[in-house]
Amino acid sequence: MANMSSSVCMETPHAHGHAHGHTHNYNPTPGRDFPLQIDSCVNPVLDYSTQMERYRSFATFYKNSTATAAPFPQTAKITRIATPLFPSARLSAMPPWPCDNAMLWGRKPSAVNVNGPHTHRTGMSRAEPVNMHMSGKHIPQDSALSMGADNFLSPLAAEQCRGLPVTGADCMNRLKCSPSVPPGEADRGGTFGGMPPLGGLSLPPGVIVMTTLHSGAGSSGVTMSDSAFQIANVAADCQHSGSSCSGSPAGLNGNTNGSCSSASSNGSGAAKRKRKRCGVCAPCRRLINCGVCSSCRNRKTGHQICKFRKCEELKKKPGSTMEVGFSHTLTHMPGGLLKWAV
DNA sequence: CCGAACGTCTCC
DNA sequence: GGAGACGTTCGG
Repeated sequence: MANMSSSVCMETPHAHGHAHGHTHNYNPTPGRDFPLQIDSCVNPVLDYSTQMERYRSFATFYKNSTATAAPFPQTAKITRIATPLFPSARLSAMPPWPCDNAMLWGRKPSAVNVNGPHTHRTGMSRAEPVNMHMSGKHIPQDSALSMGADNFLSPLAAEQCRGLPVTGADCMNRLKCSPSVPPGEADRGGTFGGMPPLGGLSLPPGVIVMTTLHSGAGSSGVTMSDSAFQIANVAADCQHSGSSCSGSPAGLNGNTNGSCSSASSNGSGAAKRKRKRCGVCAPCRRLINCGVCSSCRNRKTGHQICKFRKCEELKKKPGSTMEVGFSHTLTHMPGGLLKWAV
């Protein structure tokens, strides 16, 4: 299943629930059980509220479960907590764009190494729009329901985008509205302005269309999706930084910190430096803490991020990440496409 | 200064 | 290997 369909939400939550045997509490809402989840994207607030409600039901379930005589197995907890949150992402909790994106974007954009210290960009980093009006310090993660609609990366179509006032989050939408944005401006915004809309489907920022050179061997489609995000960010980074990393996936290491320095993970003295969240993996995009994992429960003493928000890259040992096996080449193609040559 | 979170160590 | 604790780093 190594295709990119997950990026455009071609699957209904309804079908998902039936096709895979496991049950969750997804109740298709009239008007939402649409062949394309684009429908739910048009009404992100409704979606978000629904999912938050479900999330809380899981928390309640957990409490009740632990209160009873039979302990709730950790694996079962994880399955129950993580899976229903992303009904469309049965693999590795990777939410398809853009449907679940609303509640998944990370907390502190500045702590994400997507763009690192490069501040000369006139636009904003991929995660920034979500938190534009959300200090994070003052909005408890578990009260994310208080987020306004502008905290969603509303995947409006180009026509819907046009004419809207451009607030923090809307800025990213505007970037996706290539017809009204000069290519140069879009590029400065941190995404691929030259990227044409895909048959009316607006792609999430950072998602690129890759040509078929990647066989998918050794990587699932989900991984490909994640890679796409990372590739895009690296490319954007190099684009605005003018550095010489030329989209080299070595920069995909969680250590990049927006730079293409080679001293990040070589086991020398610099290896002691803290790595940063990649900002693009599913856990990084998750917005809320689960509240029930050990990290959440031991927030005060543990000093650890929620397990479901722990960056996939940071879980790996430094140096064991993607610099190995990434001898590929990113090639800019006409029309803003990128070719992922192996 | 403070909160968040990564790294590392210890314990089980 | 996971949990927990704590030192440390980082950003606001």
